[in-house]
Amino acid sequence: MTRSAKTPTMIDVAQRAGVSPMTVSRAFKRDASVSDDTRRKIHAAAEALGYVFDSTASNLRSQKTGFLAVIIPSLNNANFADTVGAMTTQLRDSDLQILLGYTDYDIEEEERLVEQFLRRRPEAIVVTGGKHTGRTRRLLQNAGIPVVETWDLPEDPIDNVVGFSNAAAVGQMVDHFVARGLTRIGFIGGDEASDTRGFDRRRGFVAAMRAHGLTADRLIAGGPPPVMMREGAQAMADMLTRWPDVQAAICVSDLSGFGALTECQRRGIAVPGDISIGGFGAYDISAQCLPTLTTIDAFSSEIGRATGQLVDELLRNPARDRPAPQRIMVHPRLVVRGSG
Amino acid sequence: MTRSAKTPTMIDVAQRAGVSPMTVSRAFKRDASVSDDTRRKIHAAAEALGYVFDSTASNLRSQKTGFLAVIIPSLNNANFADTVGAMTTQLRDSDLQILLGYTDYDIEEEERLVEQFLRRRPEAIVVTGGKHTGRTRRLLQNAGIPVVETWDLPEDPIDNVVGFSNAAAVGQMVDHFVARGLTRIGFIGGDEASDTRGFDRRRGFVAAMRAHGLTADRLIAGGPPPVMMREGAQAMADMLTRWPDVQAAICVSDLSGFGALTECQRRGIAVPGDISIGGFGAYDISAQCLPTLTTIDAFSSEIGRATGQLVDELLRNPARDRPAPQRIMVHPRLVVRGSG
DNA sequence: ATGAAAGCGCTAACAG
DNA sequence: CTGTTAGCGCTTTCAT
Repeated sequence: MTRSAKTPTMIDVAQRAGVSPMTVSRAFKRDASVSDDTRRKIHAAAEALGYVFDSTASNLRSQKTGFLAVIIPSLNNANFADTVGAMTTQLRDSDLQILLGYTDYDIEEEERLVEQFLRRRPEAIVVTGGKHTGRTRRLLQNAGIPVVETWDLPEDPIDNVVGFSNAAAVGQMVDHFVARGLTRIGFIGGDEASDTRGFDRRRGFVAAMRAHGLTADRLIAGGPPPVMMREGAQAMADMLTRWPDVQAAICVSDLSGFGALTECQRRGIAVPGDISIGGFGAYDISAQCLPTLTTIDAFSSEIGRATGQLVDELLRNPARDRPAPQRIMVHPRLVVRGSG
Repeated sequence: MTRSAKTPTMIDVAQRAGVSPMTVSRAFKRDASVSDDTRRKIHAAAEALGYVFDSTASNLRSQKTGFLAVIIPSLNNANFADTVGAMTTQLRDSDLQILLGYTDYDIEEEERLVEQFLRRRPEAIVVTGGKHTGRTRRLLQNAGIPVVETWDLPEDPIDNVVGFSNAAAVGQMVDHFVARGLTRIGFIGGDEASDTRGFDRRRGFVAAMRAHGLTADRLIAGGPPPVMMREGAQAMADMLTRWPDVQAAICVSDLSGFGALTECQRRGIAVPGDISIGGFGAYDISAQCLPTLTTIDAFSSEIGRATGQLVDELLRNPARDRPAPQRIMVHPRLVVRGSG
């Protein structure tokens, strides 16, 4: 093999198999019409040469990349991981590959990512949340591909939506605690600025409390997102200092909820005897800790599955005759457990 | 705009800016030599047309994709998320984009992913662990790009390695418990088959116990990976049934360790009074739970940072004169906390 | 600092 | 079922 320096191309495979490059191309597609015999011969030649199909050329010529761009706030978050996992599963038989990026809860970083990703010519793009920079909106609107906003219900969606109302979900939990006779209820969240879902949960808390005629001023801001276990513990400490009479704490996530729980335990405060605690997200830990944590299951996987299905359907139609933007609702469910 | 149907190309931008396409191309590169005035004019034209640079064409012509393929076992794992996060940070100023995939701890799935990813012509590829299918090894060896195996110290590396000995790390913890006078120590892990790092940790446990002249037969297999909180709790229940005299349990991860801890607490078994527990990975929860969990910090972030740096250095040199494969060691550290 | 020509490796479109 | 021709949108290379 004198030409061993260069990576082999379809032409090399074609020569070796004694067919035209076009036939080799067909042999590497699923549905294309090539005789079984020819296909075998071609694959043998490819294997012998160590040929690896070159998507970059295919992408350019066919104007299809097979990329689905997906942007989430954080890699290290079981909820978003579940969403992406379910999306992957749902898309297993389509030939889309996920191009995953994360923003660290920063919409400027989201803008950078969206711009980078669009250069790769994905066939659709999935973003988390409904709040974006103006430039991000413009880029997405003009991209000419399906866009899906998830984990939220934006008032003015860019295109499709698969989500739920974070505010309403927390409302369910307020109702639950109130039904149990608790009135002095606080909320533990992050700084409102960048984590819009966290902010919506806080809004929902305030709205629901007011609807019950209760004061909604027991609010602790635990710093920039993500508010994790440590921040939840610190926030609970602050809560107990400022409002020693608090009867229940609703936390922006199960992680902060668990932190709050441990802080109570360190102080000998009984949960749920002295204080009830609620979380958000149905993370593993909420089912495992002692006591188990009352939470809201937002059905992260269902969001991913529905998004995958929607994308798949949209891409079956040519861009011309795609249906009107969809708005798919997921319905979070309160899961009452040991913590109140 | 009569041609609004089509996505604008560099030619459109060039016409509008009154320059040649080549100049537009240069204006979109960082270092290229274009006069400030021309560059401004071109960017204005691009913005006006809604032009978005097309990487697919650039990739083909320049034979560079800017992709770094990264394969991890699971998205939903804080350790791997930290590694990827640190890698991203380290590579921020290079112009590499991570193409992330996960295998669900299945080396057959890894093979599928490697093959898919290589078609995208990444400039380097990072995999987790040192055990692969034969075909995966062959594909990686012939890919003609730098390969990095991480989170392990394979005996026969494919190319570069950034990792540590999982066995030796667990040995440290055995030594620690033995130094505290404990002798009846058990190990909680997963089924050995697919999670090779978990298997290595178990091997390390057995070897270290034997080195101390202790029996190493208190082994619980908690099912296929990942062994999470629930499985850890179940495994501890099994352990207590089969070996009620056990003095310490070393768990394959902090998640299973936390599960084991809660199981003890549900049964009124004092930790560390009656039984000591150790985890692995320095997950957030190990620092937050009550008691805090003794663990091993494998420095996930450092693995990512070092890998990113290595890839960056390797890609600076043309393929011809790259240095010999590197073997970079990370040194896990025992973190003694409240659980024993 | 800018331009002209050629072509990266594959596949759409058409032909047979 | 298989082949031919042309070209996707950029960038390499060589000029100027």
